[in-house]
Amino acid sequence: MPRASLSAEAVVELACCIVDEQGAEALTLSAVAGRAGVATPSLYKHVRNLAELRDRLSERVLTELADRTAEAVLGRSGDEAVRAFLRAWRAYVLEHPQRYAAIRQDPGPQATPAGQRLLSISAAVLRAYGLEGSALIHATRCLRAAAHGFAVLEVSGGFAMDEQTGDSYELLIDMLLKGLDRRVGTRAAQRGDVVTASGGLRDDGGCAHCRNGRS
Amino acid sequence: MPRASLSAEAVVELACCIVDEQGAEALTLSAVAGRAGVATPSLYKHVRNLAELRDRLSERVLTELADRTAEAVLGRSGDEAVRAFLRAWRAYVLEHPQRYAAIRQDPGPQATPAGQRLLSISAAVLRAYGLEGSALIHATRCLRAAAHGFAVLEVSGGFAMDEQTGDSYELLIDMLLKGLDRRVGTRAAQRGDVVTASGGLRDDGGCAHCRNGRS
DNA sequence: CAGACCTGGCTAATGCCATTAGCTTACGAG
DNA sequence: CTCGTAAGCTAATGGCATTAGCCAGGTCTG
Repeated sequence: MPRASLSAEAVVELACCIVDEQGAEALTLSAVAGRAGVATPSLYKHVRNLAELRDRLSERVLTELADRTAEAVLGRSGDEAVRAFLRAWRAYVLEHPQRYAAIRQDPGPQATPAGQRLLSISAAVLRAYGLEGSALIHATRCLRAAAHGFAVLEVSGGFAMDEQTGDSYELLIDMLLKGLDRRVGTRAAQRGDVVTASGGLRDDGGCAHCRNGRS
Repeated sequence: MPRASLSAEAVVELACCIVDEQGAEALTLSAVAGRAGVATPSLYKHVRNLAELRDRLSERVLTELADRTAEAVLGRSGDEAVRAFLRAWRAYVLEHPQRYAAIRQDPGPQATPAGQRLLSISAAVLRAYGLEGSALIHATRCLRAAAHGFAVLEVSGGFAMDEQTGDSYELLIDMLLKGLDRRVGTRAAQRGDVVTASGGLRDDGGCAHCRNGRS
């Protein structure tokens, strides 16, 4: 394999930088090529087209988010795990707002491996509450909707900058926690049921209740 | 004013149809012109450019959403108002998924009149809970984040189609309601404190605590 | 060590789209 | 009837994605 100065990974990396600096709108093959010091058509040797580049970038960002949240919930359970999960989500978004905004919604983010992993982490975090079947699915969706909705609004300037958005987020977290069944959660947490190191449910590596890979 | 076969409103209307049928990506001046039976440059007599067209379309969609939610909460208060507000939000989104997805996030949706109105409606809905100052702002943000986040995920296929998303949404609503201070809410609701006809707070027409027009 | 081969890069070309400039004409006011 | 203006048109420019086909440098084989 000759002259491997560029690769698919490198292209995605450059794309990521562009998005971070200039926003998702600015992600163009020309821009990537320029930054790579290469002619635009050369990129087609590494990615099929712009759409695929966007998808790969999405996947990368989702992976980073999954990593961050997984790390945050390690060794925690119950309310503390939920708090850590949601806080880590927001922290990542605040660190890389443009990157987060560049996540593709079209193919359903949950159809990808990273999306699945994020889903597993949510499910694992909710483990201590003794939720099963559709109850677990519903609760997972609530967590995701809240985290994602807040992230989108905060990143897109939907909130005023001068009011404490952190406090708003804490309130949102509290609301979600109040809505989860605390009695069961406490009991489970007390018997030492913590999140596993993989960040996922130990036995199936994914959400067993997802009929088509999403939830 | 001669030959007024087209107008800014008509252009936005056509844009709206295109978005509904083919998604936000397909919104192009060429497409609008084609549908209007007119040459592309002619559109510049009615809209400044594509960006402005998108902004106008956003505003229109936000207005529709505000109308729908305002109508839904009329005459209700407390938990019932919150439920109606959130259900109306989702109902609108499900009726016009592409349209909702086309809302521009860039200029901060809340910087516009329609965004302000939607904000006022949220605030009015929370009125019965006796929230004031930043507490009201925080609660408003939670409602918006939850509604928007769920909407985005549902519309973008983030949820599996075959599991009851409606039930998930009801759970989310219940969580939010549990998180709002029920004691105050009940008391206020009992003294007949309902949302005003305009859908907004009667005395200021907007969120009095918004320092720069957002919250 | 020499040549084949494959891979990653290049140039040229096409086509779509947004946007600008400047011309033309229908319509309504006077 | 005339004139001004608004609304439409054609032509032209430039950015971008994408495809086709050419070229060279490394690698591997004989």
